[in-house]
Amino acid sequence: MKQTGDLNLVKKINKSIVLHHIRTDSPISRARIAEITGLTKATVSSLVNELMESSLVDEIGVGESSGGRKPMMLLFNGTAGYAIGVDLGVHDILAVLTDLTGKIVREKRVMHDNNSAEEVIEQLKTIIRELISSAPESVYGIIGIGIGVPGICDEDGNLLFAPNLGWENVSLQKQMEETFNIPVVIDNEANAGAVGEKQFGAGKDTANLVYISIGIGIGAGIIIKGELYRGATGFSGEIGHISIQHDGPKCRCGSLGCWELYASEHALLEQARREFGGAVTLDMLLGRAEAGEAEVIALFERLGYYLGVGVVNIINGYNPEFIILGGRLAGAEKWLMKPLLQLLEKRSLSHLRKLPKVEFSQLSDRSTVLGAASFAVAKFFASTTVSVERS
Amino acid sequence: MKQTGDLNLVKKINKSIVLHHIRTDSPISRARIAEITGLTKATVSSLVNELMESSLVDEIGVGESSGGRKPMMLLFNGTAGYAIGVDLGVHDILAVLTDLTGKIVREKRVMHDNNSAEEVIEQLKTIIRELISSAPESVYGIIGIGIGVPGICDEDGNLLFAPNLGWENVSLQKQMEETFNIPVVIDNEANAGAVGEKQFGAGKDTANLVYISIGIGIGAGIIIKGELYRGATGFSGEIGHISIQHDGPKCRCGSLGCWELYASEHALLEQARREFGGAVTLDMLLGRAEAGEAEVIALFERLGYYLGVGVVNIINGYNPEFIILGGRLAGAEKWLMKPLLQLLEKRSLSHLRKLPKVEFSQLSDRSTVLGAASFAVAKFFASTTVSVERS
DNA sequence: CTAAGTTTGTTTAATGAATTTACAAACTAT
DNA sequence: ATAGTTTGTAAATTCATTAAACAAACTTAG
Repeated sequence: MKQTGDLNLVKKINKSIVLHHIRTDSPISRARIAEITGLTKATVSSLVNELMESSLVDEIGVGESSGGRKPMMLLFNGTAGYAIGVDLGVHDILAVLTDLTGKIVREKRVMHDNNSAEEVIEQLKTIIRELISSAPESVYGIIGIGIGVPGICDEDGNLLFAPNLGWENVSLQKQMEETFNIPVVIDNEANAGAVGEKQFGAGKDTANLVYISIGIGIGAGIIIKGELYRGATGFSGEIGHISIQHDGPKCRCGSLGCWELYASEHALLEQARREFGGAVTLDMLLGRAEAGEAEVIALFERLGYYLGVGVVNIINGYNPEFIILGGRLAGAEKWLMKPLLQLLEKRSLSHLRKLPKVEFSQLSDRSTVLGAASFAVAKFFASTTVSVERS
Repeated sequence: MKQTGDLNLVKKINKSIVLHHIRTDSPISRARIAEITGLTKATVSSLVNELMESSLVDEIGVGESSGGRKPMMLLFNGTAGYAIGVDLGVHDILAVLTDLTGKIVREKRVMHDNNSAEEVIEQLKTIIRELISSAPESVYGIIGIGIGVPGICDEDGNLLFAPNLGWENVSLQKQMEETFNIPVVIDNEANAGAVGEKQFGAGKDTANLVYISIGIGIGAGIIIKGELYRGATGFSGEIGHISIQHDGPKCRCGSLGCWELYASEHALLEQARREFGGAVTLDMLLGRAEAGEAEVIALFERLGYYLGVGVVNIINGYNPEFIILGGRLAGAEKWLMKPLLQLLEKRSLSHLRKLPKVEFSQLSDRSTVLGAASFAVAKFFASTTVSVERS
């Protein structure tokens, strides 16, 4: 049941620590690693040599002396393998090929009309096959696939429920692993987005952040002490169903007055339809707002207000340092930000704690793919240099 | 920064695992421990002997044979030391002396009128002194003090903000450690209550639970995968400030329509005052409800409804298996339970997941003291047999 | 330019916790 | 009584880290 301790475990821990420093602080010397980790120079030397044998680390040449022998600088070899990250959206699929550092080397997007799960999964497999065949030669090849999905997943990579896709109980991980024969990770798109922002976006220097994905529904990924926080079972995607009005309109989830009914793309379009009539799309509304139509701008500003209401709840419930807003609606930043910030300022106990930073994503629509790819990379490293569970 | 691996770490991990099994599955033999942990019999033998030398484990005599030599059964020695657990309430202090298994051996309660923090802390010290001097002789003596407080704490045991006490920035841990010269742990009373319920109450067999403390305010302690979940910084005590009506009345926290304004003891008393006039106390209302006064019962039922609204939010936000309601208002279970359950049934996506169990605490008002004492015990064991941080 | 001191990284021996193997003691079953 | 099982200990082995010593490479002061 529990992980017992032995010499093997010790080595895995230390190897993982050494690799971590080479990944994040490179270029770095053996001596410096020994200094910051507290391991002896001999131990670091031995572990680094093993990492070099497995092609994960390279010597890049000597560095500047600090008064003695020049250090040999080490670099993480990001091109020892490649990962695939996928954002499985409601209307499209965005997939990228990244190296082990998360750098995007190929990118593909296709639309899908979501006739059936089978068809979409076929499209998904096709796009992944194309990326795999376009990957550069490398020691480890394609080390894994990460997929962010708009719904709730379990720990075995089953997509339990994706209301906006209309899918239920799809064994996505299993299907993909059988097809490609490499490790596959499935997670909620907001969780993936949060990790993407933490690793590559605005959240790089923040240990506690919440990523809110405002799309057709609302989802949130929560990073606490640098790690993705998952509720008991696939928490995320549910935060949209925190009620902001206990006697409000009925939601399909059974509850009343859910946040999602006020602050999602779906809510926006519904409202626009009611007010203006006819067919409405987000792109249309963005265009009309851009053209200066006051009624449309007012619509976005109301959305900003409702976004703020939920954000205040999240601040009170999770106390993050940083809130990053992403997803399709992030494109409306221009009109959403002001009412949102106004509400935050008005409704928070400012003398007690400083207000968290609130920003829109810098990664445009790539938070999720990057996070998904980094799931795959993390799984790959976990299989070589394993981290310890608590005892 | 990070915990590196060495032989010492290995031993601590394994010793901690062995002790854990003796604590939870005793009486148990060395051979059985080896079997379930995967450690060799020799290793287990050696670790058990060390644990016996440190008086934490006893041999209790031979057990039943399973076809060979009879096993020597081991027992955790719960009386090797004693811990103190305190529930620092708004109007009273409840303190207990427990053994290392959490069994209460002494209990004391005093009222306080909260004139000043200094006075209350003096009372607190007096009651602890009395418990200490009444403790039985033991190998380790008093191993620590755990205190649950109605407010937000930081990691250094400072009570940052306790609105209902009117305290701010009290260095409680430091003061107590200087006075008693033993380790002291401070945490929110709802966190302590959650741990108490998990270890000794209704939550023993549940890995994911939320304990909601309904008192003058509302707090919640969240256990995920068997462990207390803390937000970025002292999350708990804040859950009462999740808004259930985005345009509701103003709360002292700055936000509008906070849950606490609808579902706390304070809210109940306010409402009763508005409806009946004059001075009102909870005990009075309980008495009148017990006597069958319809208007008072209706008041409690409304409170039950509002409790349910927040509980649905918690279910949507954390997806727990089990919700335990405790705190002072738990005494009104009789009238709260029905409207609460009705609301839950109506407002949850039942076809998708099974509704979590919802129960009132079985520990009456001892959840917090027991949890607080178990914090102290946990700290004691962490200092001898340490658990590993992730790498 | 030389000598002294510093820094880097490797080598060698020691440490110690777990494992492997062997074994004695205690017990059951036939 | 004999064979087989289970429990727990003992001795030898393994292996990753540490500690200490050292060689190589470099800087700096005079």
